[in-house]
Amino acid sequence: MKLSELKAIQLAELFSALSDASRVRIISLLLDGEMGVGTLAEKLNMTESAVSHQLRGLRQMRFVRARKAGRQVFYRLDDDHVEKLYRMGLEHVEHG
Amino acid sequence: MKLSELKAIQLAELFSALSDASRVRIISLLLDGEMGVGTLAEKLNMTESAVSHQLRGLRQMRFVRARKAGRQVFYRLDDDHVEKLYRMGLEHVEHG
DNA sequence: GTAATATATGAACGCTTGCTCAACTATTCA
DNA sequence: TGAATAGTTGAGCAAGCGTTCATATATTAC
Repeated sequence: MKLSELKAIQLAELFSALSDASRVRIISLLLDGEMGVGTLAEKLNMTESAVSHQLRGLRQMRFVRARKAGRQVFYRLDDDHVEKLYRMGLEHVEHG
Repeated sequence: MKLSELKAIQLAELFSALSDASRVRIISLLLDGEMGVGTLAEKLNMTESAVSHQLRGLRQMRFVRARKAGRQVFYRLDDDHVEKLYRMGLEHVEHG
């Protein structure tokens, strides 16, 4: 199947969003519902800065969405495609 | 959902295999059936060396499998999970 | 107002990645 | 055998990525 260069790039960008262990773990936590940056950082044993940087990328890809409440920012998954991709990948890893 | 560090890394590696436009295009061509390295290189407008390097990574991930015939090496997809991931990603890109 | 908290941002650094180029192996043909 | 073909491999390099660190912004508490 011929694939245009543009769509190849878009596909690659899509999968790139899931191509880092930190981002995968962020997404795995957000599967349970929204969570603040500090809590994510604590659970992942990462600095808030590192988490914030990753969330920025995920936000730009429309993978997550932010909700501001006071001085906290809660993030949640923005797209159920993400969850589908994640679960299919996990299935492959677990008994592929 | 808690995700072990190991599985996070494995998932990230899985998606990394699809996180480059050249590899995505290689896979898109192999969806139609097996193809030699030279033909792939020609269709993708890449050098055989570059294609071969990418195929090596895809081979190590068990995404593709090689069949040697004379001095040619034909590659094909090794796993239908790959095709599923690819199609789901494409769906997201095309009307997400 | 000031201090403290929660997050975002930019620069810098080290690591990874995908390519090119040259050299190499393996196979076919004469 | 020697030349040509198909592919692989390793080194090297430029570009990209993920982190840390320092600084900035926004909000709340006093």
